[in-house]
Amino acid sequence: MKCSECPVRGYTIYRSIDPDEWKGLEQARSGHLTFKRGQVIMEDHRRSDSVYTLVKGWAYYYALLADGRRQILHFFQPGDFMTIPALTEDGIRASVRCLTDVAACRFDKVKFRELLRQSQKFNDGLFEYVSVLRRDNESRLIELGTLKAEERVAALILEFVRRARGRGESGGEIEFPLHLIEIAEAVGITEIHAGRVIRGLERKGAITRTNCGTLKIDEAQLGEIISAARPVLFPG
Amino acid sequence: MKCSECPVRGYTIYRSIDPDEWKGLEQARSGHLTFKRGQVIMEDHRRSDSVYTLVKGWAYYYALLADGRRQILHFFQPGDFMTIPALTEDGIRASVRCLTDVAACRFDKVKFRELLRQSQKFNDGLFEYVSVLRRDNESRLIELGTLKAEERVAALILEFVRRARGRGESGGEIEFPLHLIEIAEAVGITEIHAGRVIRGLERKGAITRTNCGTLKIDEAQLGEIISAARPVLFPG
DNA sequence: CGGTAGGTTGACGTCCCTCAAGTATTGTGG
DNA sequence: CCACAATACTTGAGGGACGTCAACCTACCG
Repeated sequence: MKCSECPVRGYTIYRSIDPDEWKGLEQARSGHLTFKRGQVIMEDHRRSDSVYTLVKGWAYYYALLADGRRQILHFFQPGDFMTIPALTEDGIRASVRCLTDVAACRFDKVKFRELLRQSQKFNDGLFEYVSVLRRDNESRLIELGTLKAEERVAALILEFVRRARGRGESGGEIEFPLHLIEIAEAVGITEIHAGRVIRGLERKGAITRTNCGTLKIDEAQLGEIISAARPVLFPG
Repeated sequence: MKCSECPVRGYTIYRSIDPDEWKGLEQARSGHLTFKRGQVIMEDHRRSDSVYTLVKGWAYYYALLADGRRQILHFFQPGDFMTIPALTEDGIRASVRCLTDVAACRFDKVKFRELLRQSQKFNDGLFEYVSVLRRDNESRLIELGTLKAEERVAALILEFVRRARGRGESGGEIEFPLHLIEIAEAVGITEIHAGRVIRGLERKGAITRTNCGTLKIDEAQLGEIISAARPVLFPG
């Protein structure tokens, strides 16, 4: 398939490149791959020879500690660029793993960088994406530093609502393929406590789980829960 | 004073610009200011018309919550660029405050951006600095998500040791102007608990406080404390 | 039908917070 | 130089949030 006809091209970091630049992108492309849920796409994103765009499904970016615990740093959704230090090589050792079955586009890292260097619009797209990640990181840092478990989980869910809205979806009912363990590893609690928190939110009526990975959201109630952090996390 | 003769020029994001570009930088400069300890340099870095380089002293970048609590996101040291979203305008509402008496260089944001757009090396310097901040953010996210209070404090101190080494200092004894409240707000605990943790480290002999804002470090012992997180936070 | 992965619940322990009272240490005006 | 206040730090007691361990339940898949 042509990159210029890709269903997620409008959400990628290369969405606004010039029409004649699509060809170079297709030449840098080294495969259209699928992965199963739970599969690891990259073991150490700094050492990968490839860079990836997520086409379908969800994935997450996480760090592994010596004692086996993990910290999830970011969730990827279709259109997201999954190889963050594609330019700089620096950063921590972190891996990318599939939350659902995934389709992804793989590019050669060297050729991809070459394109970046040649295209101003491409470069701007990457810079904007890195800025979004930085903003997201800072918000998560504030959440982990100041909020309690229930508030952090509420903030995590509301972040997904925001992103669903950004893709033109409703927000009242969102796709939510996370299991308890991924919620736990994202907000820094144990799986069991994550279960208690989710169940607590459910009993309050703030969320409703359906059996197929979707979540009905009472946005007002979730907003109430994180009201202490609201002015900073969702600036006007 | 000329920017090209500034004592901290070697640590700034514009350290590798071409000799003829220093003049433009000086034209963008709108003042060499001093601030007292505790003073706020910027209330909302997104809305500031100026950008700042820290010349002398320490400062920190923090977010304020609705209930009055604060989360410190980053500590600035001489040479650091203190206005992170100088290009993008996005991000959360965060402020910059002086940890010690401070000397800083102020530039006009619009002119500064103009320089950025014109100079490839300047742009590279900013990109590298943003990457370092992203890396730092990710490390802190992992720390807050997975480590206990004592481990987080140890990691914070070791980060300062690392940065002191980067500036060519010894590392065995570092400048450390943080009070308990800033330690607390950086690692997400209360001031009182921060006091207990620091005192605990002192009793173990891992650190020794002197009365004038310096700290003697037993690096091996601090390293032992955060050994669970070592492989990921300090990649080989 | 049994196996496995994911989720739920309870009891109990640890880590950290809260409140309150106290002790240095620093700063300030006389 | 001292008196006094303000700031920073210390310590203890009690409670709440979250972790740990173990048992159990449920849904799914071969």
